[in-house]
Amino acid sequence: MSTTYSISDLARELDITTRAIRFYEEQGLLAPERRGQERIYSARDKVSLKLILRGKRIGFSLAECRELIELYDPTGGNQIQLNSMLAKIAERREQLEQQLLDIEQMKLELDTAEERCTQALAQTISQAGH
Amino acid sequence: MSTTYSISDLARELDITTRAIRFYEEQGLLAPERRGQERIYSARDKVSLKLILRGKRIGFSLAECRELIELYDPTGGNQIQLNSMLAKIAERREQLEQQLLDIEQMKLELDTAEERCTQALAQTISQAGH
DNA sequence: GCGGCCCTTGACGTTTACGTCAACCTGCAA
DNA sequence: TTGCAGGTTGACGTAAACGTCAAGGGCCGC
Repeated sequence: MSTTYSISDLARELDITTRAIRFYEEQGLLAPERRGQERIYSARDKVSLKLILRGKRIGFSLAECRELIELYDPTGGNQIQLNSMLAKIAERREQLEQQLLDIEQMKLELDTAEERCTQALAQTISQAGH
Repeated sequence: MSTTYSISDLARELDITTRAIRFYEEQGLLAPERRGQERIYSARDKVSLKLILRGKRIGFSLAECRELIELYDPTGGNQIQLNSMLAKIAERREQLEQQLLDIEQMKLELDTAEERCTQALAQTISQAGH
């Protein structure tokens, strides 16, 4: 037997609402087991959820996150599907590279912004001294 | 005299719609000059627009982008405001660091996904060979 | 002076990603 | 047995970020 989770277990642990979790399932990002009506989440579901949250942090849409999750198991893939999966992977990689560039640029701008702020602050303080 | 742009100039060059540009202004991210009714964009406006697009690529909201743009000139800042600006800068920096971690993790997952795909593909092809 | 092109301001529609009830079942402790 | 904590579906509301008309003004070449 393996570890399972209730929906509120995951909600607490990952700091999201149960509504969000159900919504992700509605959108096809999750497919937990059921015990009667009740949802039973596996460790793999939890991994998927973490992937979703990670994706969201870097601006991925839920549709993109779903693709990523689907890439997670290439079972039942015919040749065409597998090739399209590889293409999607390459696409995502390019996107990530672009994001790295964007983040580096943002950091530089934060540097100059900080510099100006500290200078303006020094000015303010020296004037207050007079 | 300096270089200026019409709204459609910028729309073409940055590959966005004029509607989007007007919306950003409506949200306080831009404040172009006017010649009568007509909007006249400066080089600085263009920089702001690029910053917006960069921000969006890494998942920033327009509100966050606006903050970044506001950080761009600390003029008219009293001491309290300047300190709050420095705090915001630090906050954004943390966010960027987290995103870097997330991107690295994503890359790793793409690696394993690709590996599985190519293996599944090899399987498919070898079976087709028989 | 008229059609075409670019600009403007509304105003309403749409998609995404949930929030927020309502109404109901269900096991279990008091 | 009752009442509560935690689960369910369903329906409607909402914020963000624009898209999509509609209606009109300004200039320009023919």
